[in-house]
Amino acid sequence: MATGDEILDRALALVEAEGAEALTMRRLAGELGVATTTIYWHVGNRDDLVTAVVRRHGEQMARTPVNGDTARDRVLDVARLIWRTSLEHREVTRLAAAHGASTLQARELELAMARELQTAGVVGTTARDAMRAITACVGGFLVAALRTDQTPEALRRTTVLADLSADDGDLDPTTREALAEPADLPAVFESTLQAVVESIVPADLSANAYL
Amino acid sequence: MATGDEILDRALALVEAEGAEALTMRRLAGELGVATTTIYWHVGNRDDLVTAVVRRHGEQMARTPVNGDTARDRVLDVARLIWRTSLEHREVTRLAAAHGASTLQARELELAMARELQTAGVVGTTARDAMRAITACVGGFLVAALRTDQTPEALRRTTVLADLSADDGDLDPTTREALAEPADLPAVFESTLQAVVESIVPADLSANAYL
DNA sequence: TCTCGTTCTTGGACAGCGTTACATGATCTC
DNA sequence: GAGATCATGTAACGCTGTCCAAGAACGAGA
Repeated sequence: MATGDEILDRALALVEAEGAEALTMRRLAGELGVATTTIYWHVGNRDDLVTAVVRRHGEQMARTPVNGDTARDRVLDVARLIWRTSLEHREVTRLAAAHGASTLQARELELAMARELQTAGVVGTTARDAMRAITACVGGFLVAALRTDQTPEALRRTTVLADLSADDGDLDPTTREALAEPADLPAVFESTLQAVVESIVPADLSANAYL
Repeated sequence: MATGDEILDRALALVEAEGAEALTMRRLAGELGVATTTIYWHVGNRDDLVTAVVRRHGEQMARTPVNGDTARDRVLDVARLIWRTSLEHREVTRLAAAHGASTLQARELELAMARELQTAGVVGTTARDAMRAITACVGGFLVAALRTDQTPEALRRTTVLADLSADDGDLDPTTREALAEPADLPAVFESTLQAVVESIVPADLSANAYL
């Protein structure tokens, strides 16, 4: 009756619809009209369940084609793809993050990045380190972005820093004011990403005035 | 008998000694030789408890002085400080991350960064965006670093990617091999951080050959 | 057709979690 | 000494993941 695939599909739908916290064994079982133990039989542990859900989602995520003319642009595009799709499916992303399985979510996409790095001439341990750097940054910005929409007002970065900087006479008033307002995170992400990728895959030097 | 401060101290010690998961209301109460409700009376919610613990730890964290000759070096040093102390107290960091309170943990240090950025001539919204960029990167690398030492073997990035890339004929064999081995994360962090800070606070141009 | 063995499902329990209503004791103030 | 405030304890509620033992479905062999 309830195959493993059906369970995973339902679990994924549940997470997307009602958030990562809604994925409990009992809730999912109720959704399927089945006893909780059935899930254990088909999928296993809750850890196993989450892992499988994230992996399945990751496979679906990697369907989008990569754009860009130069290899460098294509590396950038893969990073943007991870960023964008992770935000579009933020509940799954949150689930993966809480489970320490973000790598699994972006599995195929990270591999796509390795391929693009290769055509850009970056291979071996350099490619691995480049991938780590880029994905770490993307992950960091994702954490920041996802944190914002569920942190209570009092713990927000803006209020936390506003409170603190108010007492600080050394700080420029315009800076103090700016710290109390949220940043345009996508824009900051874009420029930071550019800087990081630039340091790994320099832009075509022929377009550069120095030479 | 049990003041709020004592409770927080004990909670912090518990987290550092036995991990973020050990911080349960009952466990902490037992540690203090007191009923769980006492904690509620003094500190409040579990959310309140965690928040207070992280904040307290953040204050202790900010005691370290900042080094560096140029303003740019000092910005770099604050970032390294966040990185290093967060890793030294990784259980608290993990607790803060799970609670979405990482900002709170690095509260004072982020403010220190804002001051250093100011002496480097970066103020206002530019300073805010710079801070966001740097802290997002530091946070991303921290997540990556902390993930490694508690993710089960099967979910590690190395194995996950090794499995996947094995089937990929397009990929250079040296790259495939490199992906199966862990990166030197501190080194990758350092070079990425340099690139990000460089894009915000350029190195002193007088030391540059172009001019 | 009856039966055996495997596959699948179930109900009910256990221990742990955060949280709360309520009762009790201690301490201080008038 | 009476009353109010502070501090702590008892016992429960509802939720979580997990597991055990028992039963139901089903396919194949006698």
